[in-house]
Amino acid sequence: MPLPTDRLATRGIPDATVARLPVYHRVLSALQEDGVTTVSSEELALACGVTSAKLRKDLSHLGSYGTRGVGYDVEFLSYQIARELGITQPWGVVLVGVGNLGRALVSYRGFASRGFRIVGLIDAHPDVVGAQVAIGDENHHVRAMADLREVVRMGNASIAVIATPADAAQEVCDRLVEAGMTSILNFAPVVLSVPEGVEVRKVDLAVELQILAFHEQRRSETLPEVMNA
Amino acid sequence: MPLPTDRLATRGIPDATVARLPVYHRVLSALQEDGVTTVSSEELALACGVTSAKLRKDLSHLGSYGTRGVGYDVEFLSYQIARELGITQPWGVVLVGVGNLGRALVSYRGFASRGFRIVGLIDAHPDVVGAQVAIGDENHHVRAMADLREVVRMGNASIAVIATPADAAQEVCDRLVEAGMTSILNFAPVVLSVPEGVEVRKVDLAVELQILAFHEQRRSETLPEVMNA
DNA sequence: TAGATTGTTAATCGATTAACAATC
DNA sequence: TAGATTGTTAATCGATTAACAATC
Repeated sequence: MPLPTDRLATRGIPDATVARLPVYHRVLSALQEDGVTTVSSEELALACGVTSAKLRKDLSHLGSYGTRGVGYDVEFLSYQIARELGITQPWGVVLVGVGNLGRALVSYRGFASRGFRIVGLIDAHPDVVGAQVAIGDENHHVRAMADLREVVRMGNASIAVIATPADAAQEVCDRLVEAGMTSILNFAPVVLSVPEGVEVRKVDLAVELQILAFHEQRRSETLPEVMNA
Repeated sequence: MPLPTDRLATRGIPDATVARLPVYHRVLSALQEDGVTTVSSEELALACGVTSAKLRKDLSHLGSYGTRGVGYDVEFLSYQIARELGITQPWGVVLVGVGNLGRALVSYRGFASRGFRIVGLIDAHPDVVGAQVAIGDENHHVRAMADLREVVRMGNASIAVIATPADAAQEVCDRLVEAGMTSILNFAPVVLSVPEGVEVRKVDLAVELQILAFHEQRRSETLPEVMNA
């Protein structure tokens, strides 16, 4: 039997494409707010910082949502991407670690506007447990690790964010997995080990700076050489 | 003339490798603190969350720093990676936008330990300008946008971090470029446009959550189907 | 010498790109 | 119909992987 080439097999959207869909979605939302109704791949690509060929290729994995000779309907395409990403319904998020970073994340308005709702705050430190924290216009109070299961259940959370110090992260991660979490975003600078079926994504603030520093170093090494030549 | 295959041409390290070097470096630092002196590619790869083949391939771009039959000297390899990344000397960083996220970044200890020193804080808001903020054991005060050039010069900064709201980011970015910055880390959810020769990297907290949500959606769609079959 | 582990090779895989036929 | 722009094709490029000869 040859490889399946039917439409359903196409559901496997390349990782590189998935990583760009949120960017397209945000730019489309912004265009929609500005009252723009139609956009060409050329215009949209420019605003998203990609080439139009890449954009069209990416969108082709979702379906044929454009009109030749015209472009894309902003509202329609925005909805189709949101549907593909699964953010037409808000996702409940539990945040573990209510320190500086945790509080910054709580007050970050970009979450709510992109389909996420923080439904619980957890911290291991007795001084922090019980503290009132404003999430949007609601007041939440910080719960203890022991309350994790209940917080997850009550808030119907399916995504967790770890914003603890590095040395606590693996322990917290284990508890989250026990409590049934299968999607974890990790801000602690450690590689977490999780069982099959659980996905961890890592955001490392220092790594990004290090990559910048590397390229900066290369620029300052090679540019003067060119000038000497 | 054929393509150059000498050692100097090898200086072009693949982007994918560069992005992993900081991870290797951090894990090596941790091993060093634990008193581990030698490590095999198999062990190191496990701790870094990659395969040993990928690790060895990555390291091969830097040079031959291992010993066949033995492994890698932790301290030596750590130093070689640090040198390659350009973090044997600390880099001066200017932070623009001292709101919730900005303050969280200031108090993030991972920067100092990975070769970065915040040498200046800038904010556009008059209420914030002049405020005292502790960076490590020094007290800095927040300066106005107008002082940018001076802050950059005094601190010898070559990397800037934008932690402002989205609508201010492009304006701030333009000012940074004017002031001579060529490396910018952007936390604002907008695509910044910069002239040739300036590099912007973007960290988007919501994008990572959206990718998690997408995969989570796929898991909850496909797993039940398997169970029904 | 025998066992272990690197550094490199070559095959495979996935992502990007440019060009253009299809079609509004 | 003529002009514009999509969706797709095929070529190219870069990254990953597995296997193993080199060598400690």
